[in-house]
Amino acid sequence: MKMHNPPHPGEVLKELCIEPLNLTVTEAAKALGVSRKTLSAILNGRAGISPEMAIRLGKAFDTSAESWLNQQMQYDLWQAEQVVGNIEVKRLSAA
Amino acid sequence: MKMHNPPHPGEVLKELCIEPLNLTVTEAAKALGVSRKTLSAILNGRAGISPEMAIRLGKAFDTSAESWLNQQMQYDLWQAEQVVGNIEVKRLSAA
DNA sequence: GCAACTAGTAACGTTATGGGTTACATTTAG
DNA sequence: CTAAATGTAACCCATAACGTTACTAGTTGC
Repeated sequence: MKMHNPPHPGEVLKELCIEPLNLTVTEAAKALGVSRKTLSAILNGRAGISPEMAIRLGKAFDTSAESWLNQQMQYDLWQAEQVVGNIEVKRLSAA
Repeated sequence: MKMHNPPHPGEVLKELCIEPLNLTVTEAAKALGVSRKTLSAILNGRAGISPEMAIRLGKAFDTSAESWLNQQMQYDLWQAEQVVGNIEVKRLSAA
């Protein structure tokens, strides 16, 4: 049922990109062209990765923007399901 | 280089779900548990598909919420690239 | 003609979120 | 001690999803 809590993309960013390269948050933020606050918020799970941010990450770390947005999507979806997973919706498929 | 303009998920919703079942916007909105305005905005490309909406669509049409969010992601990413695709970002990958 | 249904949308409000700057407290390196 | 780095609070701005109400148009049936 794929019920595992997806990690926040910020964690992944930190562990797979920032730390391995020994980058400081300040440096990375400058390189990415965003404020230190913005990057910090992402790294600490207090903000999501926007499409624009995904593009920046893709360019900076030579990865695909999609991969970042995909992680964010998985995370957002899981969060939404925790909150609103029980809503009642009428089945329209088998009309 | 995959440079095609992704369709707005609302178009797909309309063509693949609403129209084939001969559903009115009013009916579908009621079944989904959202306002007519909200559905209308999505169908006409003036609003995106939120995680919550993706869950509703998944339940109503017996599809995966991921597929809807994925389409939205592709669309958002393409839009963002059109606007902010030329930003300069320092390469941090080959540190 | 007229009533009923449908659809788009403008106007208004609420809540959430990304992003920016400034400033403060804390920790760590020299 | 001093300087750098980090987290974060306070404040501002813009965008966006969602809701209700209400107006404007089409369409359909009587």
